[in-house]
Amino acid sequence: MLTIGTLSKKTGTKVQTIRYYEQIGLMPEPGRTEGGQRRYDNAQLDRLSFIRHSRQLGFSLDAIRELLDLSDQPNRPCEEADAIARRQLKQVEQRMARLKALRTELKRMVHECSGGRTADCKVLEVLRDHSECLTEHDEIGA
Amino acid sequence: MLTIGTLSKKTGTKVQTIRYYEQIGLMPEPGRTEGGQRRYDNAQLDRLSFIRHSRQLGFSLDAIRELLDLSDQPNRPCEEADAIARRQLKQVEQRMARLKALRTELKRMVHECSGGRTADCKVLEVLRDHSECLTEHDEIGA
DNA sequence: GCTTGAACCTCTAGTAGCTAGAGGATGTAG
DNA sequence: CTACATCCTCTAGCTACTAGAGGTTCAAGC
Repeated sequence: MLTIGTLSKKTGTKVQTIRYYEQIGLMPEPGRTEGGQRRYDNAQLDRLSFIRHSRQLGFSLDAIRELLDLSDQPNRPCEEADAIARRQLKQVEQRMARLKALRTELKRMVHECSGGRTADCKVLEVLRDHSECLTEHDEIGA
Repeated sequence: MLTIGTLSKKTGTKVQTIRYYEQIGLMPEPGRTEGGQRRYDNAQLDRLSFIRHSRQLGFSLDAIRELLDLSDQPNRPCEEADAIARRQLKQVEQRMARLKALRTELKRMVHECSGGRTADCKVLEVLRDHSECLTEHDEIGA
């Protein structure tokens, strides 16, 4: 029987976060002591590890919910899990492409700045005038 | 004199977002008609363009606030603006590095999945067992 | 058995950067 | 002068947590 603090240390998840996962139904309600404190077993430790690892790979909580559901049904075809992972891979690749464009633009800005007054600052100038951009970077967000 | 809708179209910013920027003090309070509707001038259009362009380059609203302040003081040395841009560049590079590691791991997962039952699914297996990972990917978040 | 203090509990509110909707007022074209 | 697109304010919601207040429980040491 593990306390929430032990689970926290073993998985590198903050205590509050574990309770949050329970609240949104990602973690099951654990048993309680007479005094009302949560006690976990190894199945729940595994589940939390799964969640954490998936988060580290960038999966959304919704995606993780799907993956956990699939994981609970061993006889279903694994295409769905595969599709979720592919979707995630695609997202990561899109984000990388966008960041690459941003990096190009930022590098250019920084390199052109010669360190005078803000009035002549290339950085600010580029930000003021989008038409100076060489790359497209239309989307906002990570 | 531009309505908020016109400003919205010209900058590709949602009307609600413009009002939000005003609320948090990033955009100045504009003039109003007798009936209370906002009316903007070209200086405000420029400011909003600056904000939007900076957002597209991934700057946080706080960073943009600093950049706008600097932009308003033409005689200060531009080192600060330069530093903000460099900081942003660094962040972008860090995020790229992390995404690269994620991509590697996701690719491996997806390629190893041979399409059987979920019980044998490589995707789920990898998620279950962190020790199978070849790459480090300790941080959560974009 | 009793005390102490770390760890637990619930609840609320805050973070970034918006976005959506309710319910009502205004402005302008025909 | 009417219709209706656009505007107004206000509140609440999104993701994925995180922090803190104020109070209770557990386990170890004496």
